[in-house]
Amino acid sequence: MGETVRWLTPEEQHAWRSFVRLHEKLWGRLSRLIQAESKLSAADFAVLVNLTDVPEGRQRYQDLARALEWEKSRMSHHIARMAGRGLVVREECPDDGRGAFVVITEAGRAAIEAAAPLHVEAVRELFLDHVTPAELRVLADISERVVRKLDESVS
Amino acid sequence: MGETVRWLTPEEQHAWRSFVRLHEKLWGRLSRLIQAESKLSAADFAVLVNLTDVPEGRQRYQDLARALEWEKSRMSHHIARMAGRGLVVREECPDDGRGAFVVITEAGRAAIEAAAPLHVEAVRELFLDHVTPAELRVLADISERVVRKLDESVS
DNA sequence: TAAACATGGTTGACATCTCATCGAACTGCG
DNA sequence: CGCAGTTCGATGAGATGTCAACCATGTTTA
Repeated sequence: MGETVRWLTPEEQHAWRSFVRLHEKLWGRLSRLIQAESKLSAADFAVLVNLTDVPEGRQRYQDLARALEWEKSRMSHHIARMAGRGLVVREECPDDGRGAFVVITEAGRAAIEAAAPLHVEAVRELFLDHVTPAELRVLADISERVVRKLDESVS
Repeated sequence: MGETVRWLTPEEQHAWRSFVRLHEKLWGRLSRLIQAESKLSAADFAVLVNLTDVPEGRQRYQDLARALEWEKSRMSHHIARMAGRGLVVREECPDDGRGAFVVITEAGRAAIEAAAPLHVEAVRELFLDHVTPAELRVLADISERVVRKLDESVS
């Protein structure tokens, strides 16, 4: 109690508000587009993208959860559903009896490859087309730095 | 069919990926923090912020939905729940027999005022502290421009 | 080695969101 | 007026996400 709050300056206030609105609108629009035009939800898409980035398309639940900033239970439920649709399989981990891998299947790769062009087009139309290369560099810098900080303070 | 896709350049690819990861991590973290420390979910918070921005804390469902990029049914469900907790009330619209207003209550204002310092502190620690004023200006510019474009293309 | 603790993932109950559909009220046009 | 089309919000069913246990395995410590 009695803590003094470091309130936001008008500039900070303004920037943060704008950024939040960008977030709300851009992600709302984008995930509805993806969902409507492919048979993947935004969540499916995020999982599959992560798996294609990783050797053999195989990753531990834990690591995937950390990368996406998901609860482990959400991961568990979601992977079970995706496995049911044949997009991924669950695989036991020989080194650690508790652990398990998520592995992307051929169908999973096919699904994301089918969705990709659409997704790219949407990203362009909704976002990239309205941003200059210089701005994009600034944005990338900010993003990397903040993500690094967030990862450090795993708390 | 046969459409050629404008794929992303490596720079675009990189920037977009970083931005997406920022989104995933920052919002994941932030909404868990808000939820944990106040009795408001991120969704509640967004609604209340919008209502405090608007004259008399009163806004049409439709307008609120548009501002947050929510489905109208989500709005309906969510407002019903918030009304149940006394944060807002539903009010008939005299001009349009179908329509209705959402109005923030005293309890709603109290709730968001209680949550605000905490939220501000989190926003600082997780984001603002790692971004320079110049970068912040660029970010605000980008955000405003893209939001404007998104609003124009209501499709 | 055995007891305590930590970790990785699962489960079930419940909250929340989406989708399709509805009914009531407005709008436009013959 | 009278009908067709549209808009606003509500509703219910099913998909998805969260929270709080839980179990099985690993790890530490005495």
